[in-house]
Amino acid sequence: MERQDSFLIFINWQEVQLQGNIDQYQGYHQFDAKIGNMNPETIKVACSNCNLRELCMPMGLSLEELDRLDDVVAIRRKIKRGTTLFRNGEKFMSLYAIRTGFFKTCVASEDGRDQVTGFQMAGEVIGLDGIVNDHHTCDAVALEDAEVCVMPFDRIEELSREINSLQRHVHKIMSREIVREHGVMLLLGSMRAEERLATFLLNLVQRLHARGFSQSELVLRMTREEIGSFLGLKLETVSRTFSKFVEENIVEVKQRHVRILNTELLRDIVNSKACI
Amino acid sequence: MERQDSFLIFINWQEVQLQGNIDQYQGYHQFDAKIGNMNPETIKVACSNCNLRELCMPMGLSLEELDRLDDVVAIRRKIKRGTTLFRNGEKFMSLYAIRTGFFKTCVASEDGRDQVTGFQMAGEVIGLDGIVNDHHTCDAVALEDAEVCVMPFDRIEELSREINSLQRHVHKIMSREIVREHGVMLLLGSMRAEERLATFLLNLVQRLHARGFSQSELVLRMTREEIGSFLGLKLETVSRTFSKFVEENIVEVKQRHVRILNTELLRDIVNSKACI
DNA sequence: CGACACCTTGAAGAGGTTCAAGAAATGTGG
DNA sequence: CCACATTTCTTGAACCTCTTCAAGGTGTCG
Repeated sequence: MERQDSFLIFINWQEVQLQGNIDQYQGYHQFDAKIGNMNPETIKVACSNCNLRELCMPMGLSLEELDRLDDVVAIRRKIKRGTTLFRNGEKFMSLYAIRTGFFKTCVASEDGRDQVTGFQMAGEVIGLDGIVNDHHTCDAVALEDAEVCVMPFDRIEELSREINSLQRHVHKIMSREIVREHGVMLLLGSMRAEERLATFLLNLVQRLHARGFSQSELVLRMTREEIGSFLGLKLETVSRTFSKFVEENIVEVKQRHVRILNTELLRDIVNSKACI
Repeated sequence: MERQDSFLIFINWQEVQLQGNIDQYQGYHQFDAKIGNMNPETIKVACSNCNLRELCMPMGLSLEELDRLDDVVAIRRKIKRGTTLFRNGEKFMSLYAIRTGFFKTCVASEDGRDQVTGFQMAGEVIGLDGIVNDHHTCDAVALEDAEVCVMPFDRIEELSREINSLQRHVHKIMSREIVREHGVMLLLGSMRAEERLATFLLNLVQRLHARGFSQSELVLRMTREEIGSFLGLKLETVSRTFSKFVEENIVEVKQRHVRILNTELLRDIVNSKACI
């Protein structure tokens, strides 16, 4: 399998542009084999020839700038399924660009309440919560074996002082997260169970599609309980709502395998308030 | 009334430090008179002698850096109650530091659903949502006559390339907003009505206290409906929950005037899950 | 193959919403 | 400055959605 630098992906909450051939990016783990294993835990790598570069790094860099970017991503780190990349309270040092795998982030209140604040996949950046107080305020848990690029934040700041497009990019990543969370607040604050689950499925499949996966099929990496936590519902309600969608021939569900049979109907459910 | 630069306020979601005397900052509008009115709409000003500087700008700047900072805040702008500072879809140009007044920000979905995403007061910065797509994705509405410092974002980026502490500050402001929204997601996703309202009141009064207002008394600048939208409740539920708090002698409520009689009980309500 | 985690489904119950009516405050114009 | 219109707030009663509790089923992994 060859790496092709011809594919460019711009990820947007609302809008997805696909250019070039990304068919070869179809599995989460296939890159790992190519890296070799000088060190089982951490591997020195370069952004400049990474297929995901266009997802997590700014475009239009000069060769010289790209070269300097390679210094930012000092190392990679592998995270086994079920373990944490970082944890609430830990010192903040780096942002992490997900290379492979799937994460959830969750916050907890003092009294043990738990809230999944998001699910993150390849090309997305996590750790932004740690900047403000120099320690992380949420947990990042790998929902499958994963690999991340470790980007020490002081290096990012240093370099983004010199490379304007990197600076702008960092700002955009943070702003995008703010806007994403606005969307979640809208969901949690005003939607009913079916609308929440429909929104969730459409969002997941859209992001997966932007990464070369199917528009209609997906494998959930999280449990019903984790979905429920994210959507502000109990796991039973999530399960029941899935069943209802199945009955209405909107989706097929076999455990964590979901096939969307009717995207339009899902969209209608999300926008149901408009009909009233 | 003299301006005193001796008061320093660090605002934190969890933690508030107060240093020095801030008693003189007791009214929203009192500064206006001093500015004069060369122009009713926009007034040229300087950060370097602004009382709110420590709230919205980084600390420990040299005199020369402070001087350059004055160039960032090109102008001020007054916003009449009920009008918008910016609106969903408008081109993003600037961040705004609130000088006086009180705002709400809200997002709307295509189908006309509405969600208040936050309430902002003096010293807080709004507009961060606009960075990612170069246009705003929410409305900012003044809930009382307000004045903001307009900070053109390209100027901020330019200057934060040269002043490290400003760069760090901008990052912190964005990260703080992300963490704040995590808290709101926790609230919306896992709390019951009483817990939500209690959390809301404690948060408001804490922020007001950090600005020199009472620890126990506050005037709500928003309607029950706006509170409800923010908390994911209907206005009737907000009203009923207020009434319940009154019955239990936790607060006194006269329309928008609220006096907290028992902060501990409010805290207990928030942490009620711990008792189970 | 058995233990464990995860998922589904049912029935009862609680919390919040909806609809409705009236009261209180606020703003407006004469 | 008062009267009227409008907005905002409160409260009640019926209803509905989601939760809770419970039991059984399915899948997975050592």
